[in-house]
Amino acid sequence: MRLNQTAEYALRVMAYLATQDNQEPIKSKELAKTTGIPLFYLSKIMRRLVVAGLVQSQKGHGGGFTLAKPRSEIHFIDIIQSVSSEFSTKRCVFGYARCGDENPCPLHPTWKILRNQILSWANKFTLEDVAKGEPIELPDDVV
Amino acid sequence: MRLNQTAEYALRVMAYLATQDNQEPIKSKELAKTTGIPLFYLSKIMRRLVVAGLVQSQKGHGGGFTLAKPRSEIHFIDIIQSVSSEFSTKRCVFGYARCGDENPCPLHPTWKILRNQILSWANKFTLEDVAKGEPIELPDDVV
DNA sequence: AGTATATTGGACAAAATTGTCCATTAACTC
DNA sequence: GAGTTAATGGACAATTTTGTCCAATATACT
Repeated sequence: MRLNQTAEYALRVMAYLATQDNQEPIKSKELAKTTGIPLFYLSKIMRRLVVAGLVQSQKGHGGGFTLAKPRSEIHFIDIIQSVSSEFSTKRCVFGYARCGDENPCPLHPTWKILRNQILSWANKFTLEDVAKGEPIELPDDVV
Repeated sequence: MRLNQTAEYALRVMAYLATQDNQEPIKSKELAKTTGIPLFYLSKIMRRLVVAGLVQSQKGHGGGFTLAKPRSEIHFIDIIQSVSSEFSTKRCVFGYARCGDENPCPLHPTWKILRNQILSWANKFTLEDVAKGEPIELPDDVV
């Protein structure tokens, strides 16, 4: 169970895409500007999202990125997992090679609860659940 | 909301301490061996736990570490926060400078749910809740 | 006092994550 | 076809996290 900056970035940019309902693709430059994610780092993230099939990319003039599926079909878990393999890792927190209900480590019962909560959260919500409307306030770190 | 290796290590070693009910302090060497955490990295973590007042250390012959309080008074949140400041960071995932119920970012409602779930989990459980008994299986990465 | 033990602290090293730069490729416009 | 635009890919740099080494300090035992 790991949660890092990149996963948060991915959620952020996808949430932004979900709030834009124009049909034209959105350029990474605009994405970077409005989300505050470093441009070229964002590009890498976008690529991963494209490869994962969550986003479509279009090169050249008028190109950019669009969601590859309806919002309701893009779950948070898809987004996070496409950029962060360690997110839903099964490795036991305690270090057991085979930790499970039959062979529980001391942390198993409590950790399982956390894991389940996080995973079911990520499985439950989709881009449909992000609030619509224009951003009210710009990020701090955007100049 | 960040969850990293060090936080997991801290939980792991504290859980181990909680399962040992002898009165003698436990040496970091033993802790490292049984938890599979690299010895000197573990030392740093232990120091943080000592500074946070969760663990008592004893130098010299017969020294080692013991819990500084009853198990029931050591919450997971204390453990994690003493080694990982970013765990319960309030920074908005979306990047808003002031994100809140009145000025919500698109991710606010869903993210708030995750945050609350994780934090209430961490606030709820204590070392009392870790399973007692001897470890059944040694970690894989321990030689 | 002297010796062994174990934490502590500082410096350092390796690895992973995060961020940047630039050339290449693909697509569109005229 | 020439020029422009925007994603892609690769190399690289900075930063953070994770891991290691060793000397210093404190404690206990004889």
